[in-house]
Amino acid sequence: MRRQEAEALILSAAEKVFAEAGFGGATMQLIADMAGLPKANLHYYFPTKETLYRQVVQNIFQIWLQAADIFDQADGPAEGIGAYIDAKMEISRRHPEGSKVWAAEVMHGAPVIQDYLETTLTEWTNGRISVIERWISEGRMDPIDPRHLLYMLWATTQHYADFGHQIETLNGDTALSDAQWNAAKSSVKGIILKGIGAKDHV
Amino acid sequence: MRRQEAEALILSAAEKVFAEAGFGGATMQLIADMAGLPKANLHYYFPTKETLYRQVVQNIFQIWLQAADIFDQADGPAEGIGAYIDAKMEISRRHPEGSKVWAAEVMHGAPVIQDYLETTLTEWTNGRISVIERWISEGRMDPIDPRHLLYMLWATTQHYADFGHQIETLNGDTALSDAQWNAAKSSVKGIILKGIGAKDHV
DNA sequence: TCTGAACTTGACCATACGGTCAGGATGGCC
DNA sequence: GGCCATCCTGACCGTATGGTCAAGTTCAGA
Repeated sequence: MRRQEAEALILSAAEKVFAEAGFGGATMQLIADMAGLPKANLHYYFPTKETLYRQVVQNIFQIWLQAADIFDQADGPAEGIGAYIDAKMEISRRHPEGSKVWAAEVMHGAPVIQDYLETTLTEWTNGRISVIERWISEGRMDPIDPRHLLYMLWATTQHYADFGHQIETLNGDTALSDAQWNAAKSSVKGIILKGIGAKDHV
Repeated sequence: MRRQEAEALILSAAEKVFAEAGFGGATMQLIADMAGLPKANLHYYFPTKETLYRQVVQNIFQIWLQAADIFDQADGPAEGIGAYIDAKMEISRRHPEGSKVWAAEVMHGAPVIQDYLETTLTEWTNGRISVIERWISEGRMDPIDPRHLLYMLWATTQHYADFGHQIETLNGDTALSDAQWNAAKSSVKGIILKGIGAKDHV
């Protein structure tokens, strides 16, 4: 097996196990079993449990950042924020494990990715705040505090991944259907875009 | 020390440690140190780690349910949902540890409190859905899918506890001030209440 | 075919953890 | 004071875990 394949296999297994059990609850043996490899092999590619975990979290952060580019390419708040919500909802649907690992990491005080929060995330956030402030000054949306708007976007979209189990339970122990995911998306978009008074066509 | 005092002391310490380290990462020794008691004493009051954890989660759920009563006592959506947001934001501020433990528990598939999700939470949710549907039929708010509105309320308010560390980092490594908490509350309330077209005075 | 670097793995080790227990302290009550 | 139930705790134990290692296996390239 090539190095790349092996690492991808292990990372995928690790993401699942870390998401389900947390860093402390996850064991290298569990990850090894899920990847179908002997435990010692994991340590060949990733020297320590923490190395492996760090890599998992970094991968998630990358996906997360990519989706965020949509924000800038947009012409106005309805389009930009709408597309951003769609993108983040799609990530919540396709990569719920990653979202959970990220959430757990932050909840525990970000011991591993604190530097990312202080550099990349801070810069990205400030950039987006500028965009929102411009939209506001152009009268294309209400004068909302951009920070709290961003928090709301993160919270609502990631909730569908992080609290997916609760949502499924309340949905009669059934995963959301395509139609229900669409309903979720349009509910979130509808409420937020109306709530901030987004006007793309002034 | 009375039984009640000792248990309260241990539960408080346990809540903190479970929130910071997760169930798997928490150790009885850590909890004991934080409570200022020898480890063996913890096992006198709580036979196993899981017993202790279960008790912590149940306590959180109780607080959570109490705050939810506000919903019904209200006259209309703006008042009811507004008060509910205030109450949940206040819990996020005062009991961030509890919120984190709850979030982690749900993220890991609710191994300990699944029965609560299926009984109490389901009933509470259905009750609130009825209230919201009544408000809609009375024309006091837009025809929103009540479920997704509830998810949005939970997500946005709990985000300030669960992702408090991230928010503090983006706030220049400073805890939110009173003014900032008020800004957060009114931002959330403003966007959501406008977003659902809440009209208490038709 | 030979060589060596990359890869694989069963067996092993030190440690840390949840949990036990026996013996002792405490304090209310007669 | 004497008795008893409750409470407290240092020392201990079995186990599971992260990590190591030495002995292989594989395979590309000379």
